[in-house]
Amino acid sequence: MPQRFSERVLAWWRRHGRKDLPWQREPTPYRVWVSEIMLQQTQVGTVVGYFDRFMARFPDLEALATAPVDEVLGLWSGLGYYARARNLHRAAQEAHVLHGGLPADLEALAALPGIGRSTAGAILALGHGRPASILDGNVKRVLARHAGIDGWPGETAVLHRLWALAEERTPEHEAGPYAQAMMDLGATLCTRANPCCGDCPVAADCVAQREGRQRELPAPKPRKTTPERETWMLLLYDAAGAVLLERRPPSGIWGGLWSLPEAASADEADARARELAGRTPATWQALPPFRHAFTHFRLRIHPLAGRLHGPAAVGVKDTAQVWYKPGQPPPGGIPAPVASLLEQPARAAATNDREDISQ
DNA sequence: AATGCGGGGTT
DNA sequence: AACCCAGCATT
Repeated sequence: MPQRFSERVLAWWRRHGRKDLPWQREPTPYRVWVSEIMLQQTQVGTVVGYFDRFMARFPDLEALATAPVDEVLGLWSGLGYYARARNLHRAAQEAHVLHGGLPADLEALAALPGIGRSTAGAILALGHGRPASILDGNVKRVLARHAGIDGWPGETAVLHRLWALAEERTPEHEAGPYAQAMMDLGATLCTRANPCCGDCPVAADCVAQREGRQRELPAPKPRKTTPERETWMLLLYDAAGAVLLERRPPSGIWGGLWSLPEAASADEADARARELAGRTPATWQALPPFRHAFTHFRLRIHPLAGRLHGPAAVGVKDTAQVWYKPGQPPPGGIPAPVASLLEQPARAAATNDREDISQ
Protein backbone atom coordinates (compact mmCIF):
# COMPACT_ATOMS: atom_id res chain seq x y z
CA MET A 1 0.00 0.00 0.00
CA PRO A 2 1.54 3.29 -1.07
CA GLN A 3 1.94 6.20 1.28
CA ARG A 4 -0.73 8.80 1.65
CA PHE A 5 -1.20 10.86 -1.51
CA SER A 6 -0.14 14.13 0.07
CA GLU A 7 2.94 12.56 1.66
CA ARG A 8 4.19 11.29 -1.66
CA VAL A 9 3.50 14.61 -3.34
CA LEU A 10 5.27 16.50 -0.56
CA ALA A 11 8.28 14.17 -0.57
CA TRP A 12 8.61 14.67 -4.30
CA TRP A 13 8.33 18.45 -3.95
CA ARG A 14 11.06 18.65 -1.32
CA ARG A 15 13.47 17.14 -3.82
CA HIS A 16 12.20 18.43 -7.15
CA GLY A 17 9.75 21.27 -6.58
CA ARG A 18 10.21 24.94 -7.41
CA LYS A 19 11.23 27.01 -4.43
CA ASP A 20 12.76 30.17 -5.80
CA LEU A 21 10.10 31.83 -7.89
CA PRO A 22 9.98 35.57 -7.14
CA TRP A 23 6.81 35.33 -5.08
CA GLN A 24 8.14 32.38 -3.11
CA ARG A 25 10.88 34.51 -1.62
CA GLU A 26 9.35 36.20 1.38
CA PRO A 27 5.89 34.72 0.79
CA THR A 28 3.80 37.23 2.70
CA PRO A 29 0.04 37.12 2.20
CA TYR A 30 0.23 40.36 0.22
CA ARG A 31 2.91 39.08 -2.12
CA VAL A 32 1.12 35.77 -2.53
CA TRP A 33 -2.09 37.62 -3.32
CA VAL A 34 -0.53 39.83 -5.98
CA SER A 35 1.20 36.85 -7.55
CA GLU A 36 -1.97 34.78 -7.58
CA ILE A 37 -3.90 37.52 -9.32
CA MET A 38 -1.16 37.94 -11.91
CA LEU A 39 -1.06 34.19 -12.41
CA GLN A 40 -4.76 33.83 -13.13
CA GLN A 41 -4.91 32.39 -16.64
CA THR A 42 -1.36 33.57 -17.19
CA GLN A 43 1.73 31.43 -17.36
CA VAL A 44 4.52 31.63 -14.83
CA GLY A 45 7.10 32.72 -17.37
CA THR A 46 5.03 35.72 -18.31
CA VAL A 47 4.40 36.83 -14.75
CA VAL A 48 8.06 36.66 -13.76
CA GLY A 49 8.71 39.73 -15.86
CA TYR A 50 6.07 41.77 -14.04
CA PHE A 51 6.05 40.71 -10.42
CA ASP A 52 9.20 42.35 -9.08
CA ARG A 53 8.52 45.61 -10.86
CA PHE A 54 5.04 45.69 -9.39
CA MET A 55 6.26 44.89 -5.89
CA ALA A 56 8.98 47.51 -6.09
CA ARG A 57 6.40 50.18 -6.79
CA PHE A 58 3.70 48.83 -4.45
CA PRO A 59 5.63 47.08 -1.67
CA ASP A 60 2.64 46.69 0.61
CA LEU A 61 -1.12 46.80 0.61
CA GLU A 62 -1.30 50.41 1.71
CA ALA A 63 0.99 51.56 -1.09
CA LEU A 64 -1.30 49.81 -3.53
CA ALA A 65 -4.50 51.09 -1.93
CA THR A 66 -3.37 54.72 -2.04
CA ALA A 67 -1.95 54.66 -5.56
CA PRO A 68 -3.85 56.01 -8.57
CA VAL A 69 -5.48 53.22 -10.51
CA ASP A 70 -3.79 54.39 -13.69
CA GLU A 71 -0.42 53.68 -12.19
CA VAL A 72 -1.53 50.17 -11.29
CA LEU A 73 -2.79 49.64 -14.81
CA GLY A 74 0.47 51.01 -16.16
CA LEU A 75 2.48 48.31 -14.42
CA TRP A 76 -0.05 45.76 -15.63
CA SER A 77 0.03 46.69 -19.26
CA GLY A 78 0.94 43.70 -21.38
CA LEU A 79 -0.35 41.16 -18.88
CA GLY A 80 -3.91 41.15 -20.20
CA TYR A 81 -7.18 40.69 -18.34
CA TYR A 82 -7.01 44.25 -17.06
CA ALA A 83 -10.06 43.80 -14.89
CA ARG A 84 -7.66 41.90 -12.65
CA ALA A 85 -5.66 45.06 -12.04
CA ARG A 86 -8.76 47.14 -11.36
CA ASN A 87 -10.09 44.51 -8.98
CA LEU A 88 -6.71 44.24 -7.27
CA HIS A 89 -6.67 47.96 -6.69
CA ARG A 90 -10.25 48.05 -5.45
CA ALA A 91 -9.68 45.07 -3.22
CA ALA A 92 -6.63 46.75 -1.70
CA GLN A 93 -8.71 49.80 -0.87
CA GLU A 94 -11.56 47.73 0.55
CA ALA A 95 -9.27 45.56 2.61
CA HIS A 96 -7.38 48.60 3.86
CA VAL A 97 -10.53 50.34 5.01
CA LEU A 98 -12.58 47.37 6.19
CA HIS A 99 -9.91 45.17 7.73
CA GLY A 100 -6.83 47.36 8.04
CA GLY A 101 -5.04 44.90 5.78
CA LEU A 102 -5.71 41.63 3.99
CA PRO A 103 -8.20 39.51 5.94
CA ALA A 104 -7.10 36.03 6.93
CA ASP A 105 -10.21 33.96 6.48
CA LEU A 106 -11.66 32.30 3.44
CA GLU A 107 -14.99 34.09 3.38
CA ALA A 108 -13.65 37.60 3.81
CA LEU A 109 -10.96 37.00 1.22
CA ALA A 110 -13.35 35.59 -1.34
CA ALA A 111 -15.63 38.58 -0.82
CA LEU A 112 -12.95 40.88 -2.21
CA PRO A 113 -13.10 41.63 -5.91
CA GLY A 114 -10.93 39.37 -8.00
CA ILE A 115 -10.49 36.76 -5.27
CA GLY A 116 -12.37 33.54 -5.78
CA ARG A 117 -12.29 30.27 -3.98
CA SER A 118 -8.95 29.10 -5.32
CA THR A 119 -7.11 32.38 -4.89
CA ALA A 120 -8.44 32.71 -1.35
CA GLY A 121 -7.21 29.20 -0.61
CA ALA A 122 -3.81 30.00 -2.06
CA ILE A 123 -3.43 33.11 0.09
CA LEU A 124 -4.28 31.14 3.22
CA ALA A 125 -2.14 28.12 2.42
CA LEU A 126 0.87 29.79 0.84
CA GLY A 127 0.78 33.08 2.72
CA HIS A 128 -0.40 31.98 6.16
CA GLY A 129 0.51 28.32 6.26
CA ARG A 130 -3.07 27.50 7.09
CA PRO A 131 -4.89 24.40 5.85
CA ALA A 132 -6.71 25.49 2.71
CA SER A 133 -7.14 24.10 -0.77
CA ILE A 134 -6.56 25.43 -4.25
CA LEU A 135 -7.93 24.24 -7.56
CA ASP A 136 -6.15 25.78 -10.50
CA GLY A 137 -5.57 24.30 -13.91
CA ASN A 138 -2.60 22.27 -12.70
CA VAL A 139 -4.42 20.73 -9.76
CA LYS A 140 -7.45 19.99 -11.90
CA ARG A 141 -5.27 18.09 -14.33
CA VAL A 142 -3.42 16.10 -11.65
CA LEU A 143 -6.58 15.17 -9.80
CA ALA A 144 -8.66 14.40 -12.89
CA ARG A 145 -5.97 12.00 -14.07
CA HIS A 146 -5.11 10.44 -10.76
CA ALA A 147 -8.73 9.80 -9.79
CA GLY A 148 -9.88 9.16 -13.36
CA ILE A 149 -12.51 11.89 -13.34
CA ASP A 150 -14.25 12.12 -16.68
CA GLY A 151 -15.86 15.19 -18.14
CA TRP A 152 -14.86 18.75 -18.80
CA PRO A 153 -13.92 20.67 -15.60
CA GLY A 154 -16.00 23.58 -16.84
CA GLU A 155 -19.07 21.52 -16.03
CA THR A 156 -20.43 22.21 -12.59
CA ALA A 157 -20.70 18.55 -11.58
CA VAL A 158 -17.11 17.84 -12.59
CA LEU A 159 -15.89 20.94 -10.83
CA HIS A 160 -17.66 19.90 -7.65
CA ARG A 161 -16.01 16.50 -7.73
CA LEU A 162 -12.63 18.06 -8.25
CA TRP A 163 -13.10 20.49 -5.39
CA ALA A 164 -14.19 17.67 -3.12
CA LEU A 165 -11.09 15.71 -4.01
CA ALA A 166 -8.87 18.75 -3.64
CA GLU A 167 -10.11 19.39 -0.11
CA GLU A 168 -10.13 15.76 0.87
CA ARG A 169 -6.49 15.40 -0.09
CA THR A 170 -5.21 18.61 1.45
CA PRO A 171 -3.15 17.74 4.52
CA GLU A 172 -3.80 19.44 7.82
CA HIS A 173 -0.17 20.43 8.10
CA GLU A 174 2.01 21.74 5.31
CA ALA A 175 -0.95 22.82 3.22
CA GLY A 176 1.24 25.55 1.74
CA PRO A 177 3.97 23.26 0.49
CA TYR A 178 1.30 20.81 -0.64
CA ALA A 179 -0.46 23.48 -2.71
CA GLN A 180 2.84 24.49 -4.24
CA ALA A 181 3.72 20.85 -4.82
CA MET A 182 0.49 20.13 -6.67
CA MET A 183 1.02 23.10 -8.95
CA ASP A 184 4.62 22.07 -9.59
CA LEU A 185 3.54 18.52 -10.31
CA GLY A 186 1.05 19.77 -12.87
CA ALA A 187 3.46 22.26 -14.35
CA THR A 188 6.53 20.05 -14.64
CA LEU A 189 5.48 16.37 -14.74
CA CYS A 190 1.75 16.00 -15.21
CA THR A 191 1.75 18.33 -18.18
CA ARG A 192 -1.08 18.50 -20.65
CA ALA A 193 0.63 17.05 -23.67
CA ASN A 194 3.47 14.76 -22.57
CA PRO A 195 3.25 13.76 -18.92
CA CYS A 196 6.39 12.22 -17.43
CA CYS A 197 4.65 9.43 -15.55
CA GLY A 198 7.94 7.66 -14.97
CA ASP A 199 9.00 10.38 -12.56
CA CYS A 200 5.62 10.90 -10.92
CA PRO A 201 5.36 10.18 -7.20
CA VAL A 202 1.70 9.15 -7.46
CA ALA A 203 1.82 7.12 -10.66
CA ALA A 204 1.45 3.86 -8.73
CA ASP A 205 -2.24 4.42 -8.09
CA CYS A 206 -3.04 6.82 -10.92
CA VAL A 207 -6.16 5.78 -12.81
CA ALA A 208 -5.18 7.55 -16.02
CA GLN A 209 -1.74 5.95 -15.94
CA ARG A 210 -3.17 2.49 -15.32
CA GLU A 211 -5.69 2.83 -18.12
CA GLY A 212 -3.43 4.75 -20.49
CA ARG A 213 -5.80 7.67 -20.57
CA GLN A 214 -3.38 10.49 -19.74
CA ARG A 215 -4.10 12.07 -23.08
CA GLU A 216 -7.85 12.03 -22.56
CA LEU A 217 -7.98 13.53 -19.08
CA PRO A 218 -9.04 16.05 -18.17
CA ALA A 219 -11.62 16.14 -20.94
CA PRO A 220 -11.21 19.19 -23.18
CA LYS A 221 -13.82 21.83 -23.50
CA PRO A 222 -16.44 20.55 -25.91
CA ARG A 223 -15.90 21.96 -29.32
CA LYS A 224 -18.44 24.52 -30.27
CA THR A 225 -20.47 23.81 -33.35
CA THR A 226 -18.08 24.81 -36.05
CA PRO A 227 -18.68 28.44 -36.82
CA GLU A 228 -20.09 29.34 -40.18
CA ARG A 229 -18.85 32.19 -42.27
CA GLU A 230 -20.33 33.30 -45.52
CA THR A 231 -19.02 34.83 -48.64
CA TRP A 232 -20.30 36.00 -51.98
CA MET A 233 -18.31 34.63 -54.91
CA LEU A 234 -18.40 36.67 -58.08
CA LEU A 235 -18.59 34.97 -61.45
CA LEU A 236 -17.66 37.88 -63.66
CA TYR A 237 -17.85 36.89 -67.33
CA ASP A 238 -16.55 38.94 -70.22
CA ALA A 239 -18.14 39.00 -73.67
CA ALA A 240 -16.06 35.99 -74.72
CA GLY A 241 -17.24 33.87 -71.84
CA ALA A 242 -14.05 34.06 -69.80
CA VAL A 243 -14.38 34.39 -66.05
CA LEU A 244 -12.19 36.46 -63.79
CA LEU A 245 -10.05 34.53 -61.31
CA GLU A 246 -7.97 35.94 -58.52
CA ARG A 247 -4.95 34.41 -56.89
CA ARG A 248 -5.39 34.12 -53.14
CA PRO A 249 -2.76 35.25 -50.66
CA PRO A 250 -0.01 32.68 -50.10
CA SER A 251 -1.13 31.84 -46.60
CA GLY A 252 -4.51 31.14 -45.09
CA ILE A 253 -7.44 29.27 -46.52
CA TRP A 254 -6.76 28.06 -50.04
CA GLY A 255 -3.39 29.79 -49.89
CA GLY A 256 -1.94 30.47 -53.34
CA LEU A 257 -4.84 28.89 -55.21
CA TRP A 258 -6.81 30.60 -57.97
CA SER A 259 -10.30 31.39 -56.84
CA LEU A 260 -13.25 33.60 -57.62
CA PRO A 261 -13.21 37.16 -56.35
CA GLU A 262 -15.23 37.50 -53.21
CA ALA A 263 -17.42 40.13 -51.67
CA ALA A 264 -18.54 40.40 -48.08
CA SER A 265 -22.16 40.82 -49.13
CA ALA A 266 -24.32 41.07 -52.21
CA ASP A 267 -24.41 44.82 -51.73
CA GLU A 268 -20.69 45.02 -52.24
CA ALA A 269 -20.63 43.09 -55.50
CA ASP A 270 -20.77 46.18 -57.71
CA ALA A 271 -17.98 47.89 -55.88
CA ARG A 272 -15.81 44.78 -56.15
CA ALA A 273 -16.55 44.49 -59.87
CA ARG A 274 -15.45 48.09 -60.40
CA GLU A 275 -12.24 47.44 -58.50
CA LEU A 276 -11.53 44.27 -60.42
CA ALA A 277 -12.73 44.93 -63.94
CA GLY A 278 -13.36 48.65 -64.09
CA ARG A 279 -17.08 48.31 -64.53
CA THR A 280 -20.14 46.48 -63.36
CA PRO A 281 -22.52 44.01 -64.99
CA ALA A 282 -26.01 45.23 -65.83
CA THR A 283 -27.50 42.60 -63.55
CA TRP A 284 -26.34 39.97 -61.10
CA GLN A 285 -27.83 36.53 -61.10
CA ALA A 286 -27.89 34.86 -57.70
CA LEU A 287 -27.10 31.14 -58.01
CA PRO A 288 -28.07 28.62 -55.36
CA PRO A 289 -25.90 29.00 -52.28
CA PHE A 290 -24.07 26.00 -50.89
CA ARG A 291 -21.73 25.08 -48.08
CA HIS A 292 -18.15 23.97 -48.00
CA ALA A 293 -16.67 22.42 -44.87
CA PHE A 294 -13.24 23.21 -43.51
CA THR A 295 -11.68 21.74 -40.42
CA HIS A 296 -12.50 24.68 -38.24
CA PHE A 297 -15.46 26.34 -39.85
CA ARG A 298 -18.00 26.03 -42.59
CA LEU A 299 -18.21 28.43 -45.43
CA ARG A 300 -21.55 29.29 -46.94
CA ILE A 301 -20.97 30.36 -50.50
CA HIS A 302 -23.38 32.61 -52.38
CA PRO A 303 -22.44 32.65 -56.05
CA LEU A 304 -23.30 35.79 -57.98
CA ALA A 305 -22.97 35.74 -61.76
CA GLY A 306 -22.76 38.79 -64.00
CA ARG A 307 -21.79 39.49 -67.61
CA LEU A 308 -19.74 42.47 -68.57
CA HIS A 309 -20.95 43.99 -71.84
CA GLY A 310 -19.23 46.16 -74.38
CA PRO A 311 -15.70 45.83 -75.66
CA ALA A 312 -13.38 43.13 -74.46
CA ALA A 313 -12.64 43.33 -70.80
CA VAL A 314 -9.92 45.67 -69.69
CA GLY A 315 -6.57 44.05 -69.12
CA VAL A 316 -5.85 42.46 -65.81
CA LYS A 317 -4.58 44.83 -63.19
CA ASP A 318 -1.75 42.64 -62.04
CA THR A 319 -0.47 39.10 -62.02
CA ALA A 320 -2.92 38.14 -59.28
CA GLN A 321 -5.78 38.19 -61.79
CA VAL A 322 -6.54 36.19 -64.88
CA TRP A 323 -9.42 35.85 -67.30
CA TYR A 324 -10.03 32.15 -67.46
CA LYS A 325 -12.00 30.37 -70.11
CA PRO A 326 -13.78 27.39 -68.55
CA GLY A 327 -12.62 24.18 -70.17
CA GLN A 328 -9.11 25.49 -70.80
CA PRO A 329 -6.21 24.39 -68.61
CA PRO A 330 -6.44 26.34 -65.37
CA PRO A 331 -3.69 28.83 -64.43
CA GLY A 332 -2.99 26.87 -61.27
CA GLY A 333 -4.72 25.14 -58.44
CA ILE A 334 -8.41 25.87 -58.02
CA PRO A 335 -10.32 25.03 -54.84
CA ALA A 336 -12.74 22.17 -55.39
CA PRO A 337 -15.95 24.07 -54.71
CA VAL A 338 -14.81 26.83 -57.05
CA ALA A 339 -13.92 24.32 -59.75
CA SER A 340 -17.36 22.76 -59.61
CA LEU A 341 -18.91 26.18 -59.68
CA LEU A 342 -16.99 27.04 -62.83
CA GLU A 343 -18.01 23.82 -64.55
CA GLN A 344 -21.69 23.94 -63.77
CA PRO A 345 -22.55 27.29 -62.30
CA ALA A 346 -26.23 26.56 -61.93
CA ARG A 347 -25.74 23.05 -60.59
CA ALA A 348 -22.80 23.56 -58.35
CA ALA A 349 -24.82 23.10 -55.24
CA ALA A 350 -26.49 19.95 -56.47
CA THR A 351 -23.31 18.26 -57.67
CA ASN A 352 -21.10 19.50 -54.89
CA ASP A 353 -23.00 19.19 -51.73
CA ARG A 354 -26.56 18.15 -52.21
CA GLU A 355 -27.48 17.86 -48.56
CA ASP A 356 -26.25 21.29 -47.75
CA ILE A 357 -28.34 23.19 -50.20
CA SER A 358 -31.02 24.16 -47.79
CA GLN A 359 -30.51 27.12 -45.53
C1' DA B 1 -24.78 27.36 -17.11
C1' DA B 2 -22.47 30.08 -20.43
C1' DT B 3 -19.54 33.85 -21.77
C1' DG B 4 -16.02 37.59 -21.78
C1' DC B 5 -11.61 38.87 -20.65
C1' DG B 6 -6.26 38.91 -23.40
C1' DG B 7 -1.56 38.22 -24.35
C1' DG B 8 1.55 34.49 -25.02
C1' DG B 9 3.09 29.72 -25.40
C1' DT B 10 2.38 24.97 -27.28
C1' DT B 11 1.12 21.66 -30.46
C1' DA C 1 -4.91 28.25 -35.86
C1' DA C 2 -7.04 26.00 -32.25
C1' DC C 3 -6.20 25.23 -27.57
C1' DC C 4 -4.56 26.23 -23.07
C1' DC C 5 -2.73 28.90 -19.20
C1' DA C 6 -1.56 29.60 -10.80
C1' DG C 7 -9.80 32.11 -12.59
C1' DC C 8 -13.15 35.22 -11.75
C1' DA C 9 -17.12 38.20 -12.59
C1' DT C 10 -21.13 38.85 -15.02
C1' DT C 11 -25.22 37.49 -17.44
